Amino acid sequence: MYSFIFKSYIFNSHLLLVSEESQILLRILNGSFQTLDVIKERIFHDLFCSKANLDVIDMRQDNAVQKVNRDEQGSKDWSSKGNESNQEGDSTVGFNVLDAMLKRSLDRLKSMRERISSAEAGISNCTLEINFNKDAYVVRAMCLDGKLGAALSLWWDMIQNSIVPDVITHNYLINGLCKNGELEKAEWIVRGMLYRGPSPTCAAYNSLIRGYCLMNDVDKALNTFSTMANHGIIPNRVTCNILVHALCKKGLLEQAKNLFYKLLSKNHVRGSSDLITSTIMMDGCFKNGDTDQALAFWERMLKERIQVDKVSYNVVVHGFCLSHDVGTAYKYSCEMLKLGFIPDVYSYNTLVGALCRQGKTSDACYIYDVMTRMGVIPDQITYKMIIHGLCINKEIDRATCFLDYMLENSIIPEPLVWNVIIDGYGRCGDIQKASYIRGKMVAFGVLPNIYTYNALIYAKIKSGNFSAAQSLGKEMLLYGLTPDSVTYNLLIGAACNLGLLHSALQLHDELLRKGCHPDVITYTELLKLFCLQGMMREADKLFGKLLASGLAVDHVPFLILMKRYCRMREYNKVYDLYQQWLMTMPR
DNA sequence: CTAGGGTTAG
Repeated sequence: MYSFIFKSYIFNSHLLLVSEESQILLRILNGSFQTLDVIKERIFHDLFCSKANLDVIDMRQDNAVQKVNRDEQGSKDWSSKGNESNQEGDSTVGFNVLDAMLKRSLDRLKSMRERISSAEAGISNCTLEINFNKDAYVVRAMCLDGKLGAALSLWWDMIQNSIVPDVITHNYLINGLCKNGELEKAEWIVRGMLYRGPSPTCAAYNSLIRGYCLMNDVDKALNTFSTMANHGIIPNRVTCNILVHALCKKGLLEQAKNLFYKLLSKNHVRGSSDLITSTIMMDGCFKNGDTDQALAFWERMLKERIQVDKVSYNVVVHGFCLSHDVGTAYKYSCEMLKLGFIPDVYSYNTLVGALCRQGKTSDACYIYDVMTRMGVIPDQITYKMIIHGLCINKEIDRATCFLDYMLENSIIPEPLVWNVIIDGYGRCGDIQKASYIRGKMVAFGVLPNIYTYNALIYAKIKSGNFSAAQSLGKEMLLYGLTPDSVTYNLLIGAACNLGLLHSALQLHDELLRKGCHPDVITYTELLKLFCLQGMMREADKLFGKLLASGLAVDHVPFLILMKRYCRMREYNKVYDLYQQWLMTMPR
């Protein structure tokens, strides 16, 4: 019998009780248990030594009492085991007294259960249930693994079998769904919890709030925030951190600050949580361009003797990089180092990124060397920034070296990285190397995308091979890629420059048929062509279409037409165009 | 045990 009692005692935090009456009863039972503290520990120990006790215990309906009777057998072993090392007599007396107490309680429980059952007939046959089941752990693991469909169906199976998982398992599910953007399902689970239990906790609501923030729906997040209050759940620091972060990201610094101070006034405990909120605020200020405000938060942290950490230093370093003050950023990096914080991949990437953006690729490569020597492993982001920076600086061969480092370290770059190098070689007119990289990309299992093809088409055109460019345009269709306006603009532009009127018009026609939208570049290229060919009627017509299209028109089409009409000495036309051009300018 | 802060961006 005691084995049953103590199993339920240990798991009583997982007990699901729908009715108030049964909760009262549980409290009575718990009261009895408290007198058993002496032997509790030993039985607790036994419980954890015996795997068999981890099975589901079914306490439903009449089973409850039967179960107790069945377990009575086993309890003898338990108590005798216990007696080996403890005062023999005391325990036995204790058991006898408690036997009586508990039996009385259980009889009352039985009658209460019957009344509850008849009252809730059909609604709930899982009123009293121990929510301990190894399936719950499978649900958790599936959630962490991102297998939410499977997790949901297993959870549903459990519910159907009247086994209600504990609140933490529910939180795993809710959190997984929220991270996946499946907010409706998460909300549905929370509603179910409100109805059948276990009651949702702060963590569940925090997951929902974060989920809405990730969907960029701060209003919904704030709604959930008040729903939570309506259910009597007090938000904690995590709640506030999520909301402060979201408000900062939206640029609502004032609202974020208000929430920040509200949080501080409510809670006087200083510690790591305050550090996180302050770091979020500081980061928000830096990103919204308010360096002074950010530094004010930094100073406040130092004044309040909040122990700053690596992350807050990284935020400051990044903040100065954002305000184009790499010198000061570097100073803070050194300060951080002096204080004994070991820079991590974030610290180095921040500096590498800032240096690349300034075109200081040699310095960026130097930082790369330092980080590898310090044993910090460069990641995708490090390589991406360096390769991009080098390609912008036309140091394509050096960029290719970094691509090789990546491959040597079994990091397969995303298409963007390959595309940047292919584009770099193409722009330098090195079609061989561009094609070689594309071949390597395919060999590593990375599929070329529309950017790859546009870069290759550009390369072909640049090297004067229009027909090769055209066949690339056909080839991409085989891979299921649809040419976009950039592709057509490249090809139309090339055709125009070669004076291939027919090809250009054909391509333009194809563009329209494919449902692509011609942009200013398309119009400008064709306009140039018509002017070169002296087809002024078509040129005027096209120009009218461009102005009517609602596209933002720059000066180039005006200049092309005006130049042409100048040469034709049609100065009235030139003047008209000039007036029209003035009209398009912002006053 | 579950929830919260920092690096990139054709």
